[in-house]
Amino acid sequence: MPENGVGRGENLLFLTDEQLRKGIEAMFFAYRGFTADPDRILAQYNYGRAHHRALHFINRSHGTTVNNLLSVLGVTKQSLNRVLRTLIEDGLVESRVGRRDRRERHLYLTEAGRALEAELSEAQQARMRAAYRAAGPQAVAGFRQVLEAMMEDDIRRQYLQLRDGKP
Amino acid sequence: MPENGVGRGENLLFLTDEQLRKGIEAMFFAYRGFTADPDRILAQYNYGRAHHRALHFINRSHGTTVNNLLSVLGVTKQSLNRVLRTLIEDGLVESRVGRRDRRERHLYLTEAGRALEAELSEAQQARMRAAYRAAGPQAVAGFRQVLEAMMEDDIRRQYLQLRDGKP
DNA sequence: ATTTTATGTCAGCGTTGTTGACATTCCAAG
DNA sequence: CTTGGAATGTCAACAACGCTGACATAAAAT
Repeated sequence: MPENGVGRGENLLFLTDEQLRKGIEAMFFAYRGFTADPDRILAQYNYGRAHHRALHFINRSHGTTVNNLLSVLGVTKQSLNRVLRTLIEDGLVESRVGRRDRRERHLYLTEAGRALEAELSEAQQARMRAAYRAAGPQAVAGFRQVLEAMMEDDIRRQYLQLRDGKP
Repeated sequence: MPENGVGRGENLLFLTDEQLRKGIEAMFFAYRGFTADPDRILAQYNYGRAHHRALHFINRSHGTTVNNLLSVLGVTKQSLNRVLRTLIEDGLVESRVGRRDRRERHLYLTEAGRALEAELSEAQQARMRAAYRAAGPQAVAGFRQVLEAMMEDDIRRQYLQLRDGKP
Protein backbone atom coordinates (compact mmCIF):
# COMPACT_ATOMS: atom_id res chain seq x y z
CA MET A 1 0.00 0.00 0.00
CA PRO A 2 1.34 3.47 -0.91
CA GLU A 3 3.12 5.52 1.70
CA ASN A 4 2.68 9.28 1.41
CA GLY A 5 0.06 8.65 -1.24
CA VAL A 6 2.73 7.84 -3.81
CA GLY A 7 4.28 4.57 -2.76
CA ARG A 8 5.70 1.79 -4.87
CA GLY A 9 2.43 1.55 -6.76
CA GLU A 10 3.64 4.55 -8.84
CA ASN A 11 0.39 5.28 -10.59
CA LEU A 12 2.32 7.63 -12.88
CA LEU A 13 -0.37 10.28 -12.77
CA PHE A 14 2.43 12.77 -12.26
CA LEU A 15 3.61 12.07 -15.80
CA THR A 16 0.47 13.11 -17.68
CA ASP A 17 0.72 15.78 -20.36
CA GLU A 18 -1.35 18.00 -18.12
CA GLN A 19 1.11 17.66 -15.24
CA LEU A 20 4.04 18.25 -17.57
CA ARG A 21 2.42 21.37 -18.94
CA LYS A 22 1.91 22.72 -15.44
CA GLY A 23 5.54 22.06 -14.66
CA ILE A 24 6.65 23.80 -17.83
CA GLU A 25 4.57 26.86 -17.08
CA ALA A 26 5.71 26.88 -13.46
CA MET A 27 9.29 26.82 -14.66
CA PHE A 28 8.65 29.74 -16.99
CA PHE A 29 6.91 31.91 -14.41
CA ALA A 30 9.27 30.99 -11.60
CA TYR A 31 12.32 31.92 -13.63
CA ARG A 32 10.89 35.39 -14.00
CA GLY A 33 10.62 35.65 -10.24
CA PHE A 34 14.09 34.23 -9.90
CA THR A 35 15.63 37.06 -11.92
CA ALA A 36 13.22 39.84 -10.98
CA ASP A 37 15.00 41.26 -7.95
CA PRO A 38 18.53 41.26 -9.38
CA ASP A 39 17.16 42.73 -12.61
CA ARG A 40 15.75 45.70 -10.73
CA ILE A 41 19.09 46.35 -9.06
CA LEU A 42 21.06 45.87 -12.27
CA ALA A 43 18.89 48.38 -14.07
CA GLN A 44 20.00 51.06 -11.59
CA TYR A 45 23.61 50.45 -12.54
CA ASN A 46 22.89 50.13 -16.26
CA TYR A 47 23.92 46.50 -16.24
CA GLY A 48 22.08 43.42 -17.40
CA ARG A 49 21.75 39.79 -16.45
CA ALA A 50 24.95 38.91 -18.23
CA HIS A 51 26.85 41.14 -15.82
CA HIS A 52 25.23 39.46 -12.86
CA ARG A 53 26.17 36.01 -14.11
CA ALA A 54 29.76 37.05 -14.68
CA LEU A 55 30.02 38.60 -11.22
CA HIS A 56 28.46 35.54 -9.63
CA PHE A 57 30.82 33.03 -11.13
CA ILE A 58 33.94 35.15 -10.71
CA ASN A 59 33.02 35.56 -7.06
CA ARG A 60 32.39 31.84 -6.90
CA SER A 61 35.77 30.91 -8.33
CA HIS A 62 38.28 33.65 -7.64
CA GLY A 63 41.01 33.77 -10.24
CA THR A 64 39.11 31.75 -12.82
CA THR A 65 40.19 32.22 -16.41
CA VAL A 66 38.12 33.70 -19.20
CA ASN A 67 37.93 30.33 -20.86
CA ASN A 68 36.66 28.68 -17.72
CA LEU A 69 34.01 31.30 -17.39
CA LEU A 70 32.96 30.83 -21.00
CA SER A 71 32.30 27.18 -20.56
CA VAL A 72 30.34 27.72 -17.36
CA LEU A 73 28.22 30.51 -18.79
CA GLY A 74 27.73 28.82 -22.14
CA VAL A 75 28.27 31.91 -24.27
CA THR A 76 30.89 32.92 -26.83
CA LYS A 77 34.03 34.74 -25.86
CA GLN A 78 32.91 37.73 -27.91
CA SER A 79 29.71 37.99 -25.96
CA LEU A 80 31.41 37.55 -22.61
CA ASN A 81 34.17 39.92 -23.61
CA ARG A 82 31.75 42.78 -24.08
CA VAL A 83 30.43 42.28 -20.58
CA LEU A 84 33.83 41.74 -18.98
CA ARG A 85 35.22 44.86 -20.62
CA THR A 86 32.58 47.07 -19.05
CA LEU A 87 33.07 45.41 -15.66
CA ILE A 88 36.82 45.94 -15.87
CA GLU A 89 36.46 49.52 -17.08
CA ASP A 90 34.08 50.23 -14.23
CA GLY A 91 36.54 48.80 -11.73
CA LEU A 92 34.41 45.87 -10.58
CA VAL A 93 36.63 43.16 -12.01
CA GLU A 94 40.39 42.89 -12.22
CA SER A 95 42.05 40.89 -14.97
CA ARG A 96 45.55 39.61 -14.23
CA VAL A 97 47.85 37.96 -16.74
CA GLY A 98 48.56 34.38 -15.79
CA ARG A 99 51.88 33.65 -14.12
CA ARG A 100 52.35 30.13 -15.37
CA ASP A 101 50.61 30.73 -18.71
CA ARG A 102 50.73 34.35 -19.65
CA ARG A 103 48.09 33.93 -22.34
CA GLU A 104 45.48 33.38 -19.70
CA ARG A 105 43.70 36.15 -17.88
CA HIS A 106 42.70 35.44 -14.31
CA LEU A 107 39.66 37.28 -13.09
CA TYR A 108 39.06 38.72 -9.63
CA LEU A 109 36.40 40.90 -8.09
CA THR A 110 37.56 44.22 -6.70
CA GLU A 111 36.08 45.61 -3.50
CA ALA A 112 33.41 47.36 -5.54
CA GLY A 113 32.77 44.17 -7.49
CA ARG A 114 32.28 42.19 -4.31
CA ALA A 115 29.90 44.85 -3.06
CA LEU A 116 27.67 44.70 -6.12
CA GLU A 117 27.82 40.93 -6.23
CA ALA A 118 26.74 40.82 -2.60
CA GLU A 119 23.89 43.21 -3.23
CA LEU A 120 22.63 41.09 -6.12
CA SER A 121 23.16 37.82 -4.31
CA GLU A 122 21.36 38.97 -1.21
CA ALA A 123 18.32 40.00 -3.20
CA GLN A 124 18.21 36.70 -5.06
CA GLN A 125 18.88 34.66 -1.94
CA ALA A 126 16.17 36.46 -0.03
CA ARG A 127 13.55 35.32 -2.51
CA MET A 128 15.00 31.84 -2.63
CA ARG A 129 15.09 31.62 1.14
CA ALA A 130 11.45 32.68 1.38
CA ALA A 131 10.47 30.10 -1.20
CA TYR A 132 12.48 27.37 0.54
CA ARG A 133 11.00 28.22 3.89
CA ALA A 134 7.47 28.25 2.50
CA ALA A 135 7.91 24.92 0.76
CA GLY A 136 9.92 23.09 3.41
CA PRO A 137 13.00 20.88 3.28
CA GLN A 138 11.34 17.89 1.62
CA ALA A 139 10.09 20.06 -1.21
CA VAL A 140 13.50 21.68 -1.55
CA ALA A 141 15.15 18.30 -1.92
CA GLY A 142 12.68 17.40 -4.67
CA PHE A 143 13.16 20.78 -6.33
CA ARG A 144 16.89 20.21 -6.61
CA GLN A 145 16.48 16.65 -7.80
CA VAL A 146 14.19 17.63 -10.66
CA LEU A 147 16.38 20.58 -11.67
CA GLU A 148 19.47 18.41 -11.78
CA ALA A 149 17.68 15.80 -13.86
CA MET A 150 16.62 18.52 -16.26
CA MET A 151 20.12 19.78 -17.09
CA GLU A 152 21.92 18.74 -20.25
CA ASP A 153 24.46 16.02 -19.50
CA ASP A 154 27.65 18.03 -19.89
CA ILE A 155 26.18 20.94 -17.97
CA ARG A 156 25.17 18.65 -15.13
CA ARG A 157 28.73 17.42 -14.90
CA GLN A 158 29.96 21.00 -14.55
CA TYR A 159 27.26 21.78 -12.04
CA LEU A 160 28.05 18.81 -9.84
CA GLN A 161 31.74 19.62 -9.93
CA LEU A 162 30.97 23.19 -8.91
CA ARG A 163 28.44 22.06 -6.36
CA ASP A 164 30.74 19.70 -4.55
CA GLY A 165 33.77 21.98 -4.36
CA LYS A 166 36.43 23.13 -6.74
CA PRO A 167 39.49 20.91 -7.11
CA MET B 1 10.22 12.49 16.44
CA PRO B 2 10.94 13.42 12.81
CA GLU B 3 9.29 11.49 10.02
CA ASN B 4 11.25 11.18 6.78
CA GLY B 5 14.30 12.50 8.53
CA VAL B 6 13.03 16.07 8.34
CA GLY B 7 10.10 16.22 10.70
CA ARG B 8 8.94 19.06 12.92
CA GLY B 9 12.45 19.46 14.30
CA GLU B 10 13.29 21.47 11.14
CA ASN B 11 17.00 21.92 11.70
CA LEU B 12 16.96 24.55 8.94
CA LEU B 13 20.19 23.32 7.41
CA PHE B 14 18.44 23.59 4.06
CA LEU B 15 18.38 27.37 4.46
CA THR B 16 22.12 27.98 4.66
CA ASP B 17 23.71 30.36 2.17
CA GLU B 18 25.52 27.38 0.73
CA GLN B 19 22.27 25.54 0.07
CA LEU B 20 20.70 28.66 -1.40
CA ARG B 21 23.65 29.14 -3.71
CA LYS B 22 23.35 25.60 -4.95
CA GLY B 23 19.67 26.15 -5.61
CA ILE B 24 20.39 29.35 -7.50
CA GLU B 25 22.98 27.69 -9.69
CA ALA B 26 20.76 24.67 -10.24
CA MET B 27 18.01 27.01 -11.39
CA PHE B 28 20.36 28.73 -13.80
CA PHE B 29 21.73 25.55 -15.36
CA ALA B 30 18.38 23.77 -15.40
CA TYR B 31 16.73 26.62 -17.24
CA ARG B 32 19.28 26.21 -19.98
CA GLY B 33 18.29 22.56 -20.29
CA PHE B 34 14.66 23.51 -20.14
CA THR B 35 14.94 25.67 -23.25
CA ALA B 36 17.67 23.76 -25.10
CA ASP B 37 15.51 21.38 -27.13
CA PRO B 38 12.91 23.91 -28.28
CA ASP B 39 15.73 26.34 -29.08
CA ARG B 40 17.29 23.85 -31.46
CA ILE B 41 13.99 23.36 -33.26
CA LEU B 42 13.21 27.06 -33.37
CA ALA B 43 16.57 27.81 -34.94
CA GLN B 44 15.63 25.61 -37.90
CA TYR B 45 12.55 27.76 -38.53
CA ASN B 46 14.36 31.04 -37.84
CA TYR B 47 12.26 31.69 -34.80
CA GLY B 48 13.23 32.45 -31.21
CA ARG B 49 11.99 31.72 -27.72
CA ALA B 50 9.48 34.51 -27.88
CA HIS B 51 7.74 32.73 -30.75
CA HIS B 52 7.58 29.55 -28.73
CA ARG B 53 6.05 31.33 -25.78
CA ALA B 54 3.43 33.00 -27.95
CA LEU B 55 2.53 29.71 -29.64
CA HIS B 56 2.33 27.98 -26.29
CA PHE B 57 -0.06 30.41 -24.69
CA ILE B 58 -2.22 30.90 -27.77
CA ASN B 59 -2.57 27.13 -27.99
CA ARG B 60 -3.35 27.11 -24.31
CA SER B 61 -6.09 29.72 -24.55
CA HIS B 62 -7.61 29.73 -28.03
CA GLY B 63 -9.06 33.08 -28.96
CA THR B 64 -7.16 35.01 -26.30
CA THR B 65 -6.62 38.69 -26.97
CA VAL B 66 -3.31 40.43 -27.48
CA ASN B 67 -3.78 42.23 -24.18
CA ASN B 68 -4.35 38.98 -22.34
CA LEU B 69 -1.26 37.50 -23.86
CA LEU B 70 0.79 40.56 -22.88
CA SER B 71 -0.01 40.21 -19.24
CA VAL B 72 0.76 36.50 -19.25
CA LEU B 73 4.05 36.89 -21.06
CA GLY B 74 5.10 39.97 -19.13
CA VAL B 75 6.43 41.90 -22.10
CA THR B 76 5.35 45.10 -23.79
CA LYS B 77 2.73 45.03 -26.51
CA GLN B 78 5.29 46.37 -28.96
CA SER B 79 7.61 43.48 -28.28
CA LEU B 80 4.86 40.91 -28.58
CA ASN B 81 3.53 42.58 -31.69
CA ARG B 82 6.71 41.98 -33.62
CA VAL B 83 6.60 38.30 -32.83
CA LEU B 84 2.90 38.00 -33.58
CA ARG B 85 3.30 39.75 -36.90
CA THR B 86 5.81 37.20 -38.15
CA LEU B 87 3.69 34.32 -36.90
CA ILE B 88 0.65 35.76 -38.68
CA GLU B 89 2.59 36.46 -41.88
CA ASP B 90 3.91 32.92 -41.84
CA GLY B 91 0.42 31.56 -41.43
CA LEU B 92 0.88 30.01 -38.01
CA VAL B 93 -1.47 32.33 -36.18
CA GLU B 94 -4.75 33.87 -37.21
CA SER B 95 -5.86 37.23 -35.82
CA ARG B 96 -9.57 37.98 -35.84
CA VAL B 97 -11.10 41.32 -34.98
CA GLY B 98 -13.30 41.08 -31.90
CA ARG B 99 -17.05 40.87 -32.48
CA ARG B 100 -18.09 42.58 -29.29
CA ASP B 101 -15.15 44.98 -29.08
CA ARG B 102 -13.60 45.64 -32.44
CA ARG B 103 -10.43 47.05 -30.92
CA GLU B 104 -9.50 43.62 -29.70
CA ARG B 105 -7.75 40.97 -31.78
CA HIS B 106 -8.48 37.37 -30.94
CA LEU B 107 -5.67 34.94 -31.67
CA TYR B 108 -5.91 31.38 -32.95
CA LEU B 109 -3.38 28.82 -34.12
CA THR B 110 -3.77 27.60 -37.69
CA GLU B 111 -3.15 23.99 -38.62
CA ALA B 112 0.51 24.83 -39.26
CA GLY B 113 0.69 26.71 -35.97
CA ARG B 114 -0.66 23.74 -34.06
CA ALA B 115 1.89 21.53 -35.79
CA LEU B 116 4.87 23.65 -34.76
CA GLU B 117 3.51 24.13 -31.27
CA ALA B 118 3.17 20.37 -30.95
CA GLU B 119 6.71 19.79 -32.18
CA LEU B 120 8.10 22.25 -29.67
CA SER B 121 5.94 21.02 -26.84
CA GLU B 122 6.82 17.42 -27.42
CA ALA B 123 10.53 18.17 -27.28
CA GLN B 124 10.17 20.15 -24.07
CA GLN B 125 7.83 17.63 -22.51
CA ALA B 126 10.16 14.78 -23.35
CA ARG B 127 12.93 16.31 -21.28
CA MET B 128 10.54 17.20 -18.52
CA ARG B 129 9.10 13.71 -18.51
CA ALA B 130 12.54 12.17 -18.26
CA ALA B 131 13.43 14.49 -15.38
CA TYR B 132 10.16 13.77 -13.60
CA ARG B 133 10.58 10.05 -14.04
CA ALA B 134 14.15 10.14 -12.79
CA ALA B 135 13.25 12.20 -9.74
CA GLY B 136 9.96 10.55 -8.84
CA PRO B 137 6.55 11.89 -7.83
CA GLN B 138 7.58 13.14 -4.39
CA ALA B 139 10.36 15.20 -5.85
CA VAL B 140 8.06 16.54 -8.54
CA ALA B 141 5.59 17.74 -5.94
CA GLY B 142 8.39 19.54 -4.13
CA PHE B 143 9.70 20.98 -7.36
CA ARG B 144 6.34 22.55 -8.12
CA GLN B 145 5.91 23.83 -4.58
CA VAL B 146 9.23 25.65 -4.61
CA LEU B 147 8.67 27.08 -8.07
CA GLU B 148 5.27 28.41 -7.10
CA ALA B 149 6.67 29.98 -3.96
CA MET B 150 9.36 31.64 -6.05
CA MET B 151 7.00 33.50 -8.39
CA GLU B 152 6.14 37.15 -7.90
CA ASP B 153 2.76 37.51 -6.25
CA ASP B 154 0.77 38.81 -9.20
CA ILE B 155 2.36 36.28 -11.51
CA ARG B 156 1.50 33.47 -9.13
CA ARG B 157 -2.12 34.53 -9.19
CA GLN B 158 -2.13 34.33 -13.00
CA TYR B 159 -0.36 31.01 -12.92
CA LEU B 160 -2.79 29.45 -10.47
CA GLN B 161 -5.73 30.72 -12.48
CA LEU B 162 -4.23 29.21 -15.62
CA ARG B 163 -3.25 26.06 -13.81
CA ASP B 164 -6.69 25.33 -12.46
CA GLY B 165 -8.65 25.96 -15.63
CA LYS B 166 -9.73 29.00 -17.58
CA PRO B 167 -13.04 30.57 -16.56
C1' DA C 1 60.76 26.74 -36.62
C1' DT C 2 56.17 25.76 -37.13
C1' DT C 3 51.72 24.81 -35.40
C1' DT C 4 48.35 25.10 -31.95
C1' DT C 5 46.09 27.33 -28.21
C1' DA C 6 44.31 31.22 -25.60
C1' DT C 7 42.89 35.64 -25.68
C1' DG C 8 41.27 39.74 -27.52
C1' DT C 9 39.43 43.26 -31.08
C1' DC C 10 36.49 44.87 -34.81
C1' DA C 11 32.60 44.58 -37.70
C1' DG C 12 28.12 43.13 -38.34
C1' DC C 13 23.77 40.63 -37.66
C1' DG C 14 19.38 38.65 -35.18
C1' DT C 15 16.19 38.23 -31.35
C1' DT C 16 13.78 40.40 -28.07
C1' DG C 17 13.44 43.59 -24.67
C1' DT C 18 12.45 48.90 -24.24
C1' DT C 19 9.99 54.01 -25.24
C1' DG C 20 7.66 57.20 -28.06
C1' DA C 21 4.30 58.43 -31.44
C1' DC C 22 0.08 57.39 -33.53
C1' DA C 23 -4.39 55.23 -35.40
C1' DT C 24 -8.56 53.04 -34.27
C1' DT C 25 -12.34 51.97 -31.44
C1' DC C 26 -15.28 52.20 -27.56
C1' DC C 27 -17.68 54.52 -23.98
C1' DA C 28 -19.17 58.04 -21.07
C1' DA C 29 -19.92 63.01 -19.90
C1' DG C 30 -21.80 66.89 -21.49
C1' DC D 1 -24.99 63.68 -30.81
C1' DT D 2 -20.59 65.13 -29.98
C1' DT D 3 -16.43 65.28 -27.84
C1' DG D 4 -12.78 63.72 -24.96
C1' DG D 5 -10.52 60.16 -22.65
C1' DA D 6 -9.35 55.24 -22.12
C1' DA D 7 -8.23 50.97 -24.21
C1' DT D 8 -6.18 48.46 -27.84
C1' DG D 9 -3.06 47.52 -31.28
C1' DT D 10 0.68 49.09 -34.89
C1' DC D 11 4.97 51.32 -36.53
C1' DA D 12 9.72 53.22 -35.71
C1' DA D 13 13.80 53.41 -33.40
C1' DC D 14 17.04 52.11 -29.77
C1' DA D 15 19.63 48.88 -26.34
C1' DA D 16 21.22 44.44 -24.39
C1' DC D 17 23.22 40.44 -25.49
C1' DG D 18 23.29 36.39 -27.98
C1' DC D 19 25.76 34.89 -32.59
C1' DT D 20 29.46 34.36 -36.68
C1' DG D 21 33.58 35.63 -39.17
C1' DA D 22 38.05 37.70 -39.81
C1' DC D 23 42.10 38.88 -37.82
C1' DA D 24 46.10 40.10 -34.37
C1' DT D 25 48.98 38.74 -30.69
C1' DA D 26 51.52 35.89 -27.68
C1' DA D 27 52.84 31.77 -25.57
C1' DA D 28 53.03 26.86 -25.47
C1' DA D 29 53.65 22.57 -27.65
C1' DT D 30 55.62 19.81 -31.20
